[in-house]
Amino acid sequence: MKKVIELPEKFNFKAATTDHGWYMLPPFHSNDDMSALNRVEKLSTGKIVMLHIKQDNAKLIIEIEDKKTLTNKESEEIIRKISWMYRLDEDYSAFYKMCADNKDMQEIVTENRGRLLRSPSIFEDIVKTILTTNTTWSRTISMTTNFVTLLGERYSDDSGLFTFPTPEAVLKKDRDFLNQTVKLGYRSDYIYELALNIVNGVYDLDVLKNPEISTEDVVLKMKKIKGVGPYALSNILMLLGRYDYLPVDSEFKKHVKNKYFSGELPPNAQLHQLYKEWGEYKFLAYWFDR
DNA sequence: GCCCAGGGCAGGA
DNA sequence: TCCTGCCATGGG
Repeated sequence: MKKVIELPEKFNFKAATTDHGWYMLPPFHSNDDMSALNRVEKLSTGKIVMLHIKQDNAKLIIEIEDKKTLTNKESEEIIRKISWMYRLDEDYSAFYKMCADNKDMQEIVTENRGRLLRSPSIFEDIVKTILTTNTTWSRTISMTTNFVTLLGERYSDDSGLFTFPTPEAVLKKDRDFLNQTVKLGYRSDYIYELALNIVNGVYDLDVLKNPEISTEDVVLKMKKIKGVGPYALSNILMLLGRYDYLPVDSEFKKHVKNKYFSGELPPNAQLHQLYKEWGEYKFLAYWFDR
């Protein structure tokens, strides 16, 4: 089955897919030439589908592998999720205007960059963000792969591909399993508690997709999640389309130390003042400055 | 064995 | 608000 989504005027599939590292984390997977992004996805009806996403001029083409036909509701859910993943509703014109005035940011405008791939659900994006903290990227990949393989649902009997686990699936195992078998280390408690609070209705995360909610409200909610500190907060806000907080982590410090401070790192307060001329777009300014 | 990795938490000034 | 010790895993 095939579905088509009309794209905004400015859209660069390869950049939108690969400008952020999420495409390397399962259940995302891709061909070597990056012509398509693939993903196993569980729909709210319980049906599990394989999605192949690619661009054809002004359209996004979705090939859906499925044993049975999809209902209209299921098709709509797929379109809604993919539109969210590629931020098709986001307006980059103000950011592009600022880039046009900056000689180092010209190619952001000419190449239609700025979109950073995100997951269909906030739960998945928060889990993945927590799995990037205090570790290396290669460990993030292996922790995510373990998490998806050991707790997700298999696409088909002969497939090595899985869905991203639901919070309910996390709660079916204990913290020891997350710690020692999935090898999440001390992050296992954070992720278990996150899943628990979602299932118990303490956190209702997907309402935060609503751009009408103020960033301050989102910040207050995110700070309540154990395992989410300043760096993770900034990354989650970015994933929600809010770019005013900088991700001040070791990588950020390494970058600005070399580029702006000739090897001598200033105090923390000063680091948070960087890129402030970019206003609501500080995160993107830093991201594409690297 | 030791050190560190795209941090965060609790405790204490 | 800022600083310190500690957290648990695997790779160099």
